[in-house]
Amino acid sequence: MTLDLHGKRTAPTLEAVAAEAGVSRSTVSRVVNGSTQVRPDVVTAVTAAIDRLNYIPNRAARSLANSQTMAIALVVPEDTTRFFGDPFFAQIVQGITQGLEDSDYVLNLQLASPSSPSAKTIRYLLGGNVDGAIVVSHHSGDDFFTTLDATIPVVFGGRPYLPEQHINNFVDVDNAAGAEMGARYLIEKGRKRIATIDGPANMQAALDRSKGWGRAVRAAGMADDLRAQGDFTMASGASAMRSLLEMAPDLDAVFVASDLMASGAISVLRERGRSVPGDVAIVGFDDSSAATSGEIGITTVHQPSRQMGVEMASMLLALLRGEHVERERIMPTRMVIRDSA
Amino acid sequence: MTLDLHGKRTAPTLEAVAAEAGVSRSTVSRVVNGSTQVRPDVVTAVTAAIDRLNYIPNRAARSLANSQTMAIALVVPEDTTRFFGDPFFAQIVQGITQGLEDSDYVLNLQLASPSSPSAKTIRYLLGGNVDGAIVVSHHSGDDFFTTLDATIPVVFGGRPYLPEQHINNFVDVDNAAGAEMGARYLIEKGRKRIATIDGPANMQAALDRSKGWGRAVRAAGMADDLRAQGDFTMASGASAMRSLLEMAPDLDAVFVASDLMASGAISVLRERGRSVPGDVAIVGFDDSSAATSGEIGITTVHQPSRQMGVEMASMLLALLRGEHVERERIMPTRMVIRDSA
DNA sequence: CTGAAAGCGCTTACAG
DNA sequence: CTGAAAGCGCTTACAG
Repeated sequence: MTLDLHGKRTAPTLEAVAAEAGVSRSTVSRVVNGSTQVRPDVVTAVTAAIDRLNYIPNRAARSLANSQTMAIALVVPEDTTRFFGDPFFAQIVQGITQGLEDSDYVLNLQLASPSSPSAKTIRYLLGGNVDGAIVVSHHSGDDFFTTLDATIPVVFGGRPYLPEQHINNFVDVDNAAGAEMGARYLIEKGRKRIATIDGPANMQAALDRSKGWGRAVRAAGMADDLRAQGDFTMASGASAMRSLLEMAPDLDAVFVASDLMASGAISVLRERGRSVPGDVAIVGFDDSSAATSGEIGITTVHQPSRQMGVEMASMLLALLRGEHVERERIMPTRMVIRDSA
Repeated sequence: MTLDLHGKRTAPTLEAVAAEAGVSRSTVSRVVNGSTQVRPDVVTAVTAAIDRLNYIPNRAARSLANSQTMAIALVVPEDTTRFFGDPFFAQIVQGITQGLEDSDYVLNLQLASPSSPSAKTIRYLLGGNVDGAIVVSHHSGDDFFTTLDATIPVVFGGRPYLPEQHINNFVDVDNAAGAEMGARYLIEKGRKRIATIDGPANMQAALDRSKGWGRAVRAAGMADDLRAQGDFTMASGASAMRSLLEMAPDLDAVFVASDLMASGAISVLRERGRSVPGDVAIVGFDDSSAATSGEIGITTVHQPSRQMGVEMASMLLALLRGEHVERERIMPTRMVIRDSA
């Protein structure tokens, strides 16, 4: 850290390194960028100068010169409470971080409001601050992401709820098939009156899971009218369970579209003196830590959340390299049997 | 979005807006930056041109010209699991976000490893990508933050564990006093054998809370040797409780340095058939959602986490404005009585 | 109130 | 393998 005439901190520039090493700026730039076209002893000399001066390239200058920021935005259109409240996100973030680890990109998290991003966030994403974006938890009614997608490469975590005609990249599981498997598991266990707790209707994954449940119960000749609406929070799972109990006191099973909602549902059931799985069997979705942190382990449809994060990162990295990638990457689900069903 | 000769996307520049509006780049720059020195009708014309072209200033160019990035880093030296696992962080982030809302700054979250940030993170923070930083959950043995502090304004969430001589800004509560209050509450309830579960020894807050507990029990003429080490995770709270039970089967109260650890401790107690608070009373710290999400509400020492986030943001903003700010801002704690003690 | 011009710190053809 | 020079898209004294 050197001081300028006015005593303010001044970071060393390429120029300074060049002077220190006795070469041109071009040469310093080449060694900084790992060019192989530089004489080994010059590389050594420049590297030494860089170390001596503690030089770190100015990223703004670099970005301006080659229009690359080496930053990726993770956009999550959810408020802080839900983002932190659902362990599902933790796993996704962990995966993305891991997938970016060996790259030169840094991850910038942008929490946006669920309805649509703030003007600030929009300017940030469109103003050349990031080279690409990963959007997790997309809700319908937000066409900003269509614009974003037209501006920089973006990959979605979960099939986005967007007009059909628009093409975008995403990583997902087959939510309908997964849900169908979950519901069928309940059927095979001999349950006769199977309800479901849906996720928010403006999310594709929620819709698909609901559809899968419906398919399974209808195939078994049961009614598909026992549904209550949640929003993927624990509290919503609890209140959905309450209305379900009111609608159909005789229900003996519920397929719940997320583990977090399932844990809310279970606590209501116990409050009401219904045993789980004795009186009511519960199957969740996600296999997040919410499935194992309660009193009773939740039987659930596992999706490989961490791995999905890794895939999102690798897909975006490929896009950024200009490679051709498959538009969608669908990961497998499987049943994880615990105590609730 | 316009296309250049090669069909690549090309964002409109200041230059283009100037041409469209029939003025100079200087003038466009002035209206973009809200200068009052521009004739009203010119402002109107330029604004119209901006809208027509959908112009968004290139941030790299802007940063390079005035060496301001309008970005702030939130550095959390914790792995993803702990960051997402402890609701305390959610509140802090919420507060910081709120505190930054009306500013022009965006928040970039950087998860760093607890030991010391990766080379990538370091380059990011030092490479002129952010104007300032907020560091939450600082551990000792990491002198990088001293360097960082010398480079850009930083405020710490919680008094950092750094060499005395180094001056830094932070927002905190009086952890020792808070813990003392918590332990004293137990004493006043008539408890005779009071243990504690500490946080990690490389964090200042953990040390201070431990100290506060010690002060209270010694003042009551009790031994201050009943302590077990945790690391602020739920699992560590559980295992600390197990060793405590082994050390002193006759203990009748525990002051736990965080609610999350307290919930781990409580589950062990119940497993072992000890009633809470009947057999063993528990007082936690934080008053995070971990205190209310379990079977039994945790009596705890409340710290205003969200508000602390707000204060961190406002302190940093003041620093960024070049204003003089008090070095430390200490927030109040208070007892919140629930069921566990 | 407005414009011409220099400069921010890099990268990258182009020559040699 | 290396350097001189132009250019990336802004801001900001300086003149007028």
